[in-house]
Amino acid sequence: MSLDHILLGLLREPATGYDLKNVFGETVQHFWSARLSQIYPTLKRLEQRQMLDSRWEPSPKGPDRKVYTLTDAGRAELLRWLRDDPAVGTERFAYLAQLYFMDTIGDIHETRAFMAQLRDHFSRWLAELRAIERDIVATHGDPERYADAGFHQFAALRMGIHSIEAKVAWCDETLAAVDRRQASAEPLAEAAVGVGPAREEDPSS
Amino acid sequence: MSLDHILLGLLREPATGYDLKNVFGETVQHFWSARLSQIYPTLKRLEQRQMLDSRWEPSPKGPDRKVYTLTDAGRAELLRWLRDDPAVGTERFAYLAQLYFMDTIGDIHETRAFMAQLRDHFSRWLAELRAIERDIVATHGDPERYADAGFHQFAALRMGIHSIEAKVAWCDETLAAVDRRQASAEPLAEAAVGVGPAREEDPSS
DNA sequence: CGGAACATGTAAATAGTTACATGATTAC
DNA sequence: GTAATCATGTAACTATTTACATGTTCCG
Repeated sequence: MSLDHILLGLLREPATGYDLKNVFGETVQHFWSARLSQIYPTLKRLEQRQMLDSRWEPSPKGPDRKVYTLTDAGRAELLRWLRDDPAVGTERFAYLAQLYFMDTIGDIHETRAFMAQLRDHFSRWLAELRAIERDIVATHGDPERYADAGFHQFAALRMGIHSIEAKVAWCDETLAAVDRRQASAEPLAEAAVGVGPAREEDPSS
Repeated sequence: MSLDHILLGLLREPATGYDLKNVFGETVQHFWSARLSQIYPTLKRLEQRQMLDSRWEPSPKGPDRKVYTLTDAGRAELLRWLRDDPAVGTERFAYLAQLYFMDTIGDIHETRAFMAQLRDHFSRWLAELRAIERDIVATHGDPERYADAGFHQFAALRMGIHSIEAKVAWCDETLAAVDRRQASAEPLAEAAVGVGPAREEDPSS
């Protein structure tokens, strides 16, 4: 049911399905995602339930646009959802499940590569969020003085930054543990080759 | 598709649907959840696809148990999934969506209550994960020396701890910002009543 | 004999993804 | 003309939740 409420929230300003898709590609993307093929039927259903009204408008570029507007019933439903208890406990981390069972592969090098890929992903994501934060502060100044909407949106962004920083730190901790594990498991191999660098790590690349 | 793979991973040891449900109530619960009514049909489907075998066994207590075992095809599918790229980018935070739109309510006190409830939730959850960590270390000793399965499972647990610590810190940061916001918005009200405590906070309860 | 824990499931509704299908306008 | 962006949608499949439905064994 959550996409319903996110669309109601986004429709404080009238918009089309296509507009909303673009919002998902910007601000909202760090806590929710949705495809156009889910957005269109959801808007239609919300209109059938009288949460939304729609009208067709000519587009400055491209075909006609179907513009949706929040009704009083829609606004009431949005407020009801906002006053619900925080919707926690539904988080799912498929990559953690992969890591959890990864000993089945029986090769710690694959675990290392997996964690390095995860770290890379989180670290890019963190850079994106920090760039968004910088832009907001550069444009709107001290967050302490934002209007209500800005204050709440900034707080949501900060959660992303805190949370992903923690994940990068966790990747580093785990990579270090993997490396110590490899170091203590492979000294025989290295002793056998002599004083040269270990083959697996290829320090030149 | 992910519950399929999590069940395959869990079925390194033969088990029944009911057994697996109990595992979800323990170790796996901090990165995935599943109901019995989803587990039973999923096991049946995996058996139809020859990923699992099953046999009926008498139970020491209660009705007969349907025990599932991983087949070679199941093991192969598990390994294929484990070697996939990390499954990232599917995270969804419904409570962040609520916060993001919460200015619509137009009362910062409700935001404060919401954040306090979130903090309480995360802080309990963190205490649980830390208790699990303590138990593991008390029972099995230095994590650096765990066998492969223990090492991977411990790493997954550490991510939960890092991640929820960050969320508690974020709640505190946000609560502090809300309080500063209230303090600067309400000095008039307090001045008007005199030197008594503010009515909204009710310090006695 | 009643309730808790053990044990298995189905049905209906809701939610989400992937693939398919169409067409307009603009910039190159 | 052709590719990109704008714009709307459907169909089929996959995933998940909620509610329903049944029966056993043990403990007090």
